[in-house]
This record gives sequence, C-alpha cells and structure tokens, in this order.
Amino acid sequence: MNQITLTLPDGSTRSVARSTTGMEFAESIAKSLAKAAIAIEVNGQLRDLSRPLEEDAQVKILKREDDAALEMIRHDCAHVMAEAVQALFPGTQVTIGPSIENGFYYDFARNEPFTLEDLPKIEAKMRQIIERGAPFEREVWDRDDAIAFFTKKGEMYKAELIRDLPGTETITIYKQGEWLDLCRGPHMPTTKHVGPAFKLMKVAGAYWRGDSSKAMLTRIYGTAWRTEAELKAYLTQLEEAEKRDHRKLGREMDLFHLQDEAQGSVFWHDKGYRIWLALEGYVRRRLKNADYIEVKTPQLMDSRFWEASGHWDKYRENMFVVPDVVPNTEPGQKIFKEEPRHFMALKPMNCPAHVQIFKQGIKSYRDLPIRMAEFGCCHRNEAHGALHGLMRVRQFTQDDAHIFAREDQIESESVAFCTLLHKVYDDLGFRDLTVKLATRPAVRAGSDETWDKAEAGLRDALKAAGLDYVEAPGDGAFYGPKLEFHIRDAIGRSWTCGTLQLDFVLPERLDASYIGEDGARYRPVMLHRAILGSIERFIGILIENYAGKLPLWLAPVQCVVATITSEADAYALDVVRQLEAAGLRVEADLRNEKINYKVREHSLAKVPVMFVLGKREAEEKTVAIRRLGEEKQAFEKLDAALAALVKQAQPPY
RNA sequence: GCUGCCGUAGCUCAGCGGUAGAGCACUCCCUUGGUAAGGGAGAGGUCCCGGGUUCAAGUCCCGGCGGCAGCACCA
Repeated sequence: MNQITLTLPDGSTRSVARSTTGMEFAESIAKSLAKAAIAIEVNGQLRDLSRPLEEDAQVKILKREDDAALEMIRHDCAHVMAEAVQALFPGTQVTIGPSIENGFYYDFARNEPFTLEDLPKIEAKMRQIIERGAPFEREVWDRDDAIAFFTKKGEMYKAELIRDLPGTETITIYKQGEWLDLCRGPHMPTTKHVGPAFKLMKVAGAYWRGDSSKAMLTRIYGTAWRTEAELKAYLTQLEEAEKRDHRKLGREMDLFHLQDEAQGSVFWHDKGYRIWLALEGYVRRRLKNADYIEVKTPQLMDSRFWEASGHWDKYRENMFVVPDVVPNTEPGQKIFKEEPRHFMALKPMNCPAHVQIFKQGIKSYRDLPIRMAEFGCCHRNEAHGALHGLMRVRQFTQDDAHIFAREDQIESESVAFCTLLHKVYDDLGFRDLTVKLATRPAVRAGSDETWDKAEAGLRDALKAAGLDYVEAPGDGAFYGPKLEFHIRDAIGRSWTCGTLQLDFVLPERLDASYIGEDGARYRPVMLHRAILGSIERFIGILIENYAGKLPLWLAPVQCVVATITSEADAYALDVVRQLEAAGLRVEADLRNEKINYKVREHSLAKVPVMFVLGKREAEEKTVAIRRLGEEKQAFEKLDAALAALVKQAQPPY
C-alpha cells in the first residue's frame, strides 16, 4: 500500500500518500494550520515538518501557542545566535547550545571572551538571519565524514562530540542557509519562525562539558519568547526579582550586613535578629509539640572524631581546621611555637555529635525513637565564588534533628516528619511544594544492600504519606539517600529547604547501638532531617518571597507610633509602653517631621502597622491606624486597637 | 576555585591624566505640619590595598584583596 493512516488528537483519521511530509499533511488539513505549524508530533515524538511520514501514526501538528513550541523557539534561537557569532567573529568554535528555562545559551570556544558590548552587534546580526528566513534543512551524515568535516573546519569540540556519541546514534546536521550545525533537532521550518521576541542577556564562563578540569568556554545567555509581550513580561519579572533581592532589602531594612573580615558569616543587626528569634521560637514550639528533645553540642572537635565519622577524608577541604597548638605571642616569631601535629575542626554538621549524646548510657528499644533537635551552628569552607548573601554562607545554623529509630519505625517517623514539614511551610506561606528522592551517588559509604534498604524505606514512606515525587538519581548524600523538599516562592522560583535523609552508615561507623527486646544489641537507623535547612538562607528566602513585607508575627518592627505634633509626644510614649508590655515590637517616631514624611519613610521600611497620633488622639485616647499598602485609616480606641493588634501578631503556633 | 565585569561619601551613582562631585541619608536652625519627601545651613572621602609609568594617577599598566554574574562545588 502506498497510503498510510494518520490519527489526529481528536481521534479522526486521514489517509495520505506514504512519504507525505508533515508540512504537506498540515496543508492538506488547512492552509491556516500550515501557516501556524512549527513541528509535528509523531507517536509522541517531536519531528521536523519537512520529514516524510512513512508509517501509520498518531500525529499532532504543533503550533506556536503550544508549550513545546517555546523550547523550539529557544533552541532555534541558539542556532541563529551561533551563526551570527561565527559570522561576526571568525575563528570562534561552536560547542553546544541548548534551550533552558526562560531561554537558551550557546558555549563558544574563543581566545578572547565576549563582552557585553558584543551583544547588541550579535543581536542585530541575529535579526538579519531571522529576517532572511532560511529553512532549517535536516541531513543525515556518515559518522566518519562528519568527524572529518568538523575537524577540517577546525571545529574540534564538535568533532569530539560526534566521536563520543554512541555508535547507534544517527548523526544529523541542520543547515540554515550556508551555515550548519550538528544537532539532534527538531527545528522549526525556517529561522523566521524564531520571531522578534528575544534578547541576549549576559556573558559568562562555563567549563567544557561541565568539568572544572576542562577548558573554560565563553557562554552567551539569551531569553526568547513567543511574543514581544511575553518577553516584556519576563523582563519585568526580572526587575521585580531584583527589587526583592534580600541583600538590598537587608541593607535598607537594617537587618544584617556582611564584611570582608568575616566573609560568608553574617552580622545580624537588632532588627534582623528579631526575625531570627521569632522564626526560631516558632520552630522550637513545633518541635516540642512533635516530641523532639533539644540539645546543644560543641563547635570545635578533634580531628580523630571527624576521622571516625568519615568526614575527615571526604570533606576535609571544606572544613575549617584549627591547629591544637599554643600560638606565639613574641613579636616577629612564627605564629605557632611548634609545627602543629594535632588538629581540631569546626563542626560542618551536627550528626556525629548527636550520636555521642545517644551513646551516653545504654539505650533500650523502648527509648526509641529519640528525636534529637539542635539549632546547630555549622561552618563549611565554601568556595569564594559560591558565597551569595544569606543564601550561601560559611557559618550557618540548621534547624537540625536526628531521629534515632528502629528499622520498623522508619516509615511512621518519615510520615510524621512530612506532616510536620507541611504544617511549617503552610504557616510560613509556602503552599507549592515538590518532593525529590535523591538516590545513591557514585562516591558513597555503605554496601549496596544497605542502600537498597534505605532507598526502599524512603519510597515506602512517600507512598504512606501519599506524596508525589520525582527521583534524582545520584544526588543522595554519601551516607544515605534523601528526600528533598522544594518550595516555590511568590515569583515562581524554587528553593530546596527541607530534607529527610536515611542513614544506616553513621550509626555503624560511630558504633551506636540499643538493646532489643531479645536482649541483643542492634544498630539504630538515623533520620537526618531539617525543615528550614539553614536559618540564614531561609530568612533570605522569606525576605524575597514577601518582598520585605513580612507577615506581622515575623516583622522586625510590628508597629511604629508616630506623632503629628509634639503635643502628642507624651501620649505616644505611653502608647509605646503599653504595646511593648503586650509583647509587641514597637518604635516611637517623635521626630520633628511632617506626618507625610513619616508615613512615607515607615512605608518604605515595610513596617506593617502605624499608629498615628495627633492632638485629637491624645485627648480622646484613640489611635489612627494605617496599615502598609492601604491608604485608608481606621480610628479606634487605644484599648481595642491594642487588643486587636496583639491578636493579629500571634505566631501561627 | 575558574571566566568575565566592577571597586569614588552611610546608600545610589557621576567624574576617566591637571586642586574630589550630585541626590538621598546625617547634624544644626526655622517650621507643630492630619497620612508616601516643608525650608535653610553644615559636616562628611587613604577615590579597595601594594607596586609601576608620568612633571602630574580615582583616572593608564601590573599584582593582590573584595563584590557581582555565570561555571564548578553544596556532607
């Protein structure tokens, strides 16, 4: 038969001649469809419209509006950029250029890196290439021919890519006019389909194949969208994110600062530390209610200890090591009187210390589970380039806890933790949550059998908790698999905060045991878990999520009492005293400034509530209440206003 | 750590070989003003650090340190 049957998404079927191309098929349905078409989905696989259809299939014509189209626009845009770059900068080698979230990039090999000034030139060239509208043409090449071709052209990276492709892979080349690139495809019909809604954003270095031992390439990032309106919306969103930057807000709101002498460690100012205390207090109450005990363990411990835990070998280069030697105080002498032989290290994590507490005395199976929490301050010597405000620091405090449990308690403990975590995120305003199961990494401790057991344990727990999840192979910790909890913030960014890690290795290494019902000794299993993760980082996330306008119970200054005239000063101070006595965080503003000025200033400082007092309020013992973001004022009796505010400022638990 | 860009007043930034500037913030004075900037005056700087070029260096060159953006890393 020279006819094939194509089934459309609505279930209707059409018979067409074998070898009809996707584009011809689209045209046979409707001219308008052919015009809007950018690709065809054949049995769930995206294909070029130019490719002939050879067999019966489920098909769907993809249009610009479809989600998959965005990826194609971005991918095609990367190709267009590569052509533009090679046209403008001869001798530049192309490597790879995928589409990514919100856009695309292309990595180039060039002796001189690109600068921001190059971007407008490249963009202009790209617009020419798009306008020219050359069709993307797919060709299948012989493997050796392709390697020879790219080698001859001086495209060593491309040649390497082809050489490393599995032998079964078809080598496809896409041409757009004169220019061509190795590519799996598919592509849209022509470069014109990319459209005008793109922008080159930044240049950066990137390692060849993501390997820091390999060459540093120069990467150009771009963003691309279906329409210019979408592009504009995206750029606006970036501006919004910049306005929310916790480093900027932290300075403006006088929350914290960082300085050279303590890189990566935070100086918490009075106001920032109020947020910390409110948050920590809340978590502490939640933990107590969930039957956790709270402990505090040493900051500095002997290297022997870290050797036993396994951290010394694997993570020493990220630990702060302190020589256990008496330093010289004589001027002009060496810092140490003798060559240091013994070392101590600042703890990079709390778990080994918690095992020590567990090991004091003999534990019975009846004692388990023991849920041991610590707001543990840890130090990790992070690479300079990794430090970023509160988000990535060298000294941080975890809302950490280790649950020592029997194996038969893993599931119920995991489920209980998931419940607790959900409550906390819900209270903090994060409702959009995704869960990942990170499984065994290449470098790890413990037998495969142990890992099988641990991974199965977490899968069972997820099932019992009724949580959807995706697996992240190879992302687990060296001692066990983990669940990662990702929260989505108000502007759509995702953050990994909570974790639950199952560990059969550390109890073994540090020889923790309990006596079972039968009188024999057993190993407990450890569940490492955190909800906020790092408190520093979580406060950073809160600041950005709320754009500095924290919920009343977390706000560093909950209420400012501002006077209109100095006649109200005495009354204002009395009001402040009463609010403070009721446990609120309050400030008085008696300055010789107009009320407009005061309202503006405290609004910009994101103070949620202002009590404004003039002569009238002082005489009537009332307050004029102005809330952040509202233009209206409410007038109330002081007693009623105070009682209402105290109620509103209650933490969620 | 790697690549690129940047480092001037508390903050945001201008100046780019020829005696350090603006706005906001700060201090003082006038003003007591009813819900997002009242007026005036003043004070404030090793122009990141160290070398070099030059008659002369925030300004040009080299090295360090730090910041930012990616990359790599994140127990």
